[in-house]
Amino acid sequence: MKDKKIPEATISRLCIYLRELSELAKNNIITISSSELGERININDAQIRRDLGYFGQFGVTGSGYNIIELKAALKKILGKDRVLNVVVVGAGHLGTALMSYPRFKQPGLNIVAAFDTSKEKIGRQISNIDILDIKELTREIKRRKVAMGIIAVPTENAQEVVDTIVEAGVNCILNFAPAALNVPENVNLKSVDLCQEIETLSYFCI
Amino acid sequence: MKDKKIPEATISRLCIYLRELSELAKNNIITISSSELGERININDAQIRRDLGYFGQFGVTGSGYNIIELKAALKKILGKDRVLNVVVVGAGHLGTALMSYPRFKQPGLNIVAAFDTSKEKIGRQISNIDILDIKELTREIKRRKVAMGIIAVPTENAQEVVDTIVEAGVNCILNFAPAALNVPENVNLKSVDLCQEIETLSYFCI
DNA sequence: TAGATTGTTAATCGATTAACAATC
DNA sequence: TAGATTGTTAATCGATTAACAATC
Repeated sequence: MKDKKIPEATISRLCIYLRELSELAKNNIITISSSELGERININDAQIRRDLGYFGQFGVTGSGYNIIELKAALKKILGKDRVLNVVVVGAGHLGTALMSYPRFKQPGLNIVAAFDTSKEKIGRQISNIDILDIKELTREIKRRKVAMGIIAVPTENAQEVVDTIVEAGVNCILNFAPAALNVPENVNLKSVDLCQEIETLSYFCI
Repeated sequence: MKDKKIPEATISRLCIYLRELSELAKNNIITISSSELGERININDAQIRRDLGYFGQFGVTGSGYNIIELKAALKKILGKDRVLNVVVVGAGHLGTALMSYPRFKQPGLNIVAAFDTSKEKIGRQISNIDILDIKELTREIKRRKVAMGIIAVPTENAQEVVDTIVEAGVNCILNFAPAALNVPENVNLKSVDLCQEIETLSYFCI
């Protein structure tokens, strides 16, 4: 983590602010106040000011934030001015779903390749992304200086894949396999378990 | 929400406790203490006792929890003794991925059907689940008394689908479309935005 | 100037964890 | 009985929100 003081929730909200500002920029509005912005996205205005406050001062007392400027500042903060090389491991349904989302293909995220074991898939493309043999994984990560790995393989193979990509130098992993994975201290692992989301929600159904 | 006092995080952890207890039940251990259980799943022992405390007293002072009994109690709490009828709307890659997870097909979740607009998909099955014409959605929800809807359609159709299933009587929705959806007060909507997870994580990559 | 809105401090809220009396 | 562990109260921590002086 870049800075222990900044909550992950703040970063997640910065993404939302940026998206809304991009919408606003399309119209001809110049400035927006934290309360107006907050109303649009259902977030408390003090929350917005506090989130921005972690990174500096971007507003003008009395008139609010310049939309273009704040948008640029947020892009910088979120690292969207740099390009991050990413691999997707597993070209099954979930991997394919991710690669097919238009928003997945944004400047800033460079999807180097997807990897799979299936002979039928290797050599093909999904949404213009090459599917390579998983045997090439380590080599490609090193060659392309990959910084993030997205794990979309079956549960039973997830730990093995994580070990491989960590060994190859990736220290940022988003895992969709419903497995508790072990990684070294310095590796930033986030797991999203879709089935668990369903189980949790089902409690709240009546 | 059943009870405003109980955090969603607690319910999510109860699922984890249940899964671990099921593992433990396979061996021949009779009881387990909150600290032993916590060590296995990396959760503070006081947290476990507090979470259980929301629902009653399940342990024996001095010796811990009876694994079989606690497992049964958690199943009851999480509603796994009842059957919840569920529809999956959208039989694209994400919908297919969900339906293909073995854990998705658990007793307690009855997947009534999947729905799609594509002529090629309608009439087929995915992982033994029938794909029906989305025109049948309202009728099937009413006929089968569906309690939960899982939205895995493209962003642009998500609001329309939500309106339809809410109108048909569903008040518990898990949405995977990256869209901010509007639902009535009484509807329990949880959105999971896979791309946003990636964006947020990418901040923490160096 | 008067009105509006920031940036930040203080207050609140909620969730996690420590501590411990009760007790098996 | 002595040791262990619960259930729960009190303490801590962190995040959200209110309030307001500073100031454009």
